[in-house]
Amino acid sequence: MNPPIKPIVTRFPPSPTGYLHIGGARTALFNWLYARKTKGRFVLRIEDTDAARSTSESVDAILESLEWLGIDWDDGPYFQTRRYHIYDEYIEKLIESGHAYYCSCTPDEVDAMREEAKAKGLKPMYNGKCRNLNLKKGPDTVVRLKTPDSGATVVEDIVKGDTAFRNSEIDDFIIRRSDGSAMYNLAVVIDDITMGINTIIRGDDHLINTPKQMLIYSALGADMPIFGHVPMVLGSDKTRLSKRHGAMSVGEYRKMGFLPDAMINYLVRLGWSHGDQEFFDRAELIDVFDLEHLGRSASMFDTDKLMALNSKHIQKKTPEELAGPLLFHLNDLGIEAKNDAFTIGAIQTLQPRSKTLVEMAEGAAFYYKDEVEYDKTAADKFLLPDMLPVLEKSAEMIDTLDPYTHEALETVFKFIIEETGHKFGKIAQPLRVAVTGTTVSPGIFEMLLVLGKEKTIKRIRKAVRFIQDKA
RNA sequence: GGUCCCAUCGUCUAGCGGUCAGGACGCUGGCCUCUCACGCCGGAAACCCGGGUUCGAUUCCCGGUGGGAUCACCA
Repeated sequence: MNPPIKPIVTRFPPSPTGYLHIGGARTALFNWLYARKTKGRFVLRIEDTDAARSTSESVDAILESLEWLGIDWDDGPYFQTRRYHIYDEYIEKLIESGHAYYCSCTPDEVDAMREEAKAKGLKPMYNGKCRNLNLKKGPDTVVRLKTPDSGATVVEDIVKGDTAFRNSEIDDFIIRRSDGSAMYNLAVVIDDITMGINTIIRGDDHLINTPKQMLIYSALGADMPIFGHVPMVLGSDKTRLSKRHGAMSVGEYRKMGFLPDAMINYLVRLGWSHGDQEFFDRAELIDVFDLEHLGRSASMFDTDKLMALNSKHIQKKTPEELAGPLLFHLNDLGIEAKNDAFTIGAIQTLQPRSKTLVEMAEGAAFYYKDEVEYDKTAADKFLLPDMLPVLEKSAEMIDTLDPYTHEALETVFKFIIEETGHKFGKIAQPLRVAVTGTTVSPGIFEMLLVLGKEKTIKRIRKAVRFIQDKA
């Protein structure tokens, strides 16, 4: 008889002390992907026990970023500050069972112990003074876990392998402060136990306190979860990612015009691999993600590669999928655009040449402007008197087109080329400047088509007047 | 400093004893071309060092070096 297979339950536990940053997003992603892949559950828990640094604005920002990334949770968000009574319950159990004890040493006394140990060349630790005093709860007592002083605790880490820590290195750490609130290690373990978390993937900055947490699991007789510690994401100077490395919150990347799918694709490849494959869409990722191919070494965040991936994702999307996000960025440029056929057409012409949505919005701006503004250098170079016949003739001929199609436009310019003797290469740039104001844009025909007959003629005629006025 | 982790092109990585060490980004030569891109073809570019183990090490073991993390009544 096969035992029932337990569903995988993972979690993401950010502390709301700032925005969701790249590293956090990546661990959230790993946990989420693994839960989705195994048809398990993904729990969101807010670790807000640090009253001084936690803010509700941060909570909102983190939730918003997760939603934007499309990382959804099945359970939560739970808030640790609302669970103190649960921690108390377990702390009492620990005291009753002799695994924890009250300690009346003051912070100053403990500092002195550390200094003393350091002076002797030992690791600064609490010396266990109150360990066997059997103290009762007092006004300023903390609760400490009675940790074994011999043997070793080994973390069977699925990414780092077995890692052993001597128990003599671990002192009787505090699990409840003198103000009665639970400490981090205790709260985390109790939460993970009570929420049924059985798979913990987190940054390897947590590897070192994992043995402490394991000691709590043991003292409680609870099942040990599976641990996997993924390496940190570093900045370009190979130090831990921080403000000075430029943008690090996922909100900023959204503003810079990145697609959530590209973000996810990039993040997952930073420390995980699937052979040589670089491009993944969401469904595919869920399908092929695994824990076996998580990397063991730290990696640097590379915006160029993110950019390249973003441009590929932009190309793979349908214009309809891009319209909503693009409108957001057009709006940032002060352009009022609608999700209509005109915008869809504009997107189609810009899709292959935009690395970000910001670029796309900037490139699309000319479509929406009432008046074309000429770039000085472009106008000086291309809006010249010898182009007057070409521009006048094209405006005149386009005016007669019905229907206004790609083929019709081609015919017009084929005629003008023959008539004037100019090569298309000679007239394309002046035309482009007339219509967009700049020398860079989508292909002439597709662009004129999207712009529409009326606007096209109007802009060409404006260029004609511009050249005449200049002369 | 103690403890722990890590080490393949500049960067992200594949590799799981025998490979011309593969891919991607970036860089670069060319093609395509109405601009910019896309796309296509080509190039330069890596196994940190020293010992072992082995017929044979990028791969396994040890040491060194380098980088990172962590040492709270923070999380």
